[in-house]
Amino acid sequence: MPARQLAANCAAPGPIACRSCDLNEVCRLGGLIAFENARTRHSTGALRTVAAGAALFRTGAPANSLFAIRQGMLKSVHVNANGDERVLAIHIPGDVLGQEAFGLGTYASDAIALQPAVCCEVPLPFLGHQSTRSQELGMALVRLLSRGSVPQRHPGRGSARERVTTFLLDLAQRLERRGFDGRRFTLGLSRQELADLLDTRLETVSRTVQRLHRERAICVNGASVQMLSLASEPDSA
Amino acid sequence: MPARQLAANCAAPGPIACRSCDLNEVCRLGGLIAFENARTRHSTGALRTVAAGAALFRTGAPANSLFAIRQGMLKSVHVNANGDERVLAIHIPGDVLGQEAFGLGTYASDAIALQPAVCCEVPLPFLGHQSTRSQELGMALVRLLSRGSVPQRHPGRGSARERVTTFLLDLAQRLERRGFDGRRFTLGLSRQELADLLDTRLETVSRTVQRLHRERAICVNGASVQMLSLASEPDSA
DNA sequence: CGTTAATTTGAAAATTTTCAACGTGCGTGG
DNA sequence: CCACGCACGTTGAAAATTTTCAAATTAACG
Repeated sequence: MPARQLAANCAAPGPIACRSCDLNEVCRLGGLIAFENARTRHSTGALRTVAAGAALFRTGAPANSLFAIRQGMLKSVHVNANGDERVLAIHIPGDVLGQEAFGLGTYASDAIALQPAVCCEVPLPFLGHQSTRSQELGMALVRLLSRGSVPQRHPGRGSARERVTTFLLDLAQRLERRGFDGRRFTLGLSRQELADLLDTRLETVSRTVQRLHRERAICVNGASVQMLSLASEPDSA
Repeated sequence: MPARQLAANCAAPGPIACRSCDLNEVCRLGGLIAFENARTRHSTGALRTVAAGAALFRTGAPANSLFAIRQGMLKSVHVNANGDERVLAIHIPGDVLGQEAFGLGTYASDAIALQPAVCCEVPLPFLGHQSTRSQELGMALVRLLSRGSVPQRHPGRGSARERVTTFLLDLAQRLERRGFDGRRFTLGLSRQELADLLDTRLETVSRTVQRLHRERAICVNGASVQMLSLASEPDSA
């Protein structure tokens, strides 16, 4: 088995625990999680498997479902008329995708699996129907969507070095919050995709990553990353 | 009267029509708009006046209300520990602010008026109460928040020139959608703020803007901008 | 193993940043 | 009323960073 695939499991060693998922509350109030324990992680919702490189959904497609990532990582991308893609964000287990569905009726970006991924699919009609019954579900939905509209700073800010460190620190932090190891993980992204996300060139990303490696701030081996002494640097350096 | 203030009126010549506001549906279903016509634009909701440079709300403050901009422009900013600010976005009449309120309970950024502004304030408890009565209001709220969670590309992408043109074209388009003149408007932002938003330096912004002026793509006079032949340039140039 | 894709590295070109100076408009106070 | 200071914008030139183009190296996969 190739080293990269193996390492990929560091980021998603198994299905995320439902309790760490952003959709948890909505699922529960909607009556979707019948049972889950440490031994048997079942979901009563529909599961959808996505092969690496395949799309969970595409821009403009009728949006009928909300998704939560159960396993694997996905990227949100815009593909412009010329065919080149712009990575908007990457998503880890526990993240919710397709939140724009309610307002737009169609998805607003492509969601592409970076590794073999498994997503929980919650049909919108189901949510609509359930929320007529449960006042609480409606409010949970509002809270979920509200959290999604927090004005964010884009990772593509500052010097190339700042962009890379900010990205890595952010990813590490997010993984930790989901119960994964934030100090040792695998980048599901190629240098090109990373460059795209950070709004720079793949050569620049490569150089910057290598430099951080030389400085022993991180330990990189292809896609696998180990955080050693990486600290955010707001202005200095 | 200084020229800049005068020109500022181009962007917000008067209160926006409620029908062009993102909050319109929610207001209506909540029973807030008793009457509005071309002659008398009244709102039954509470109005809040914000002086230029003053804050509508601050990061971390308890979030009790949702706001819609009625007149004037505001910026969302993050202020870091060092005290320097990062402009996240600018908002024009009809935009809704404070959507993160439901999920977080506190505001996630500072909202600062760029000009004297008037905002409609809708208390969250009111919305909560009303939505227990109206199924429709709850759904409208979900749709509003859903539209706010569309994955966006940041304006600070590509070359300095692309950033400036993208920003101007986007702003023009948004103004048009709200019923204002997108071909002639006033930048509520200083060069510094613009540089901050576009993730570059004020000198670079100044040079780029002047260059577009020389090329007759736009006609700039301080803060007032007239779009002449500005077109988006995805890759070339 | 050999072939192909991905990554790393080098060096010149281009862009952006930095540092500094200059100009303008506006309010203040002589 | 006018000089002055101040904030803001513009402009210039050197320094720094990033991009580009090219080649070399490494990893992936049949």
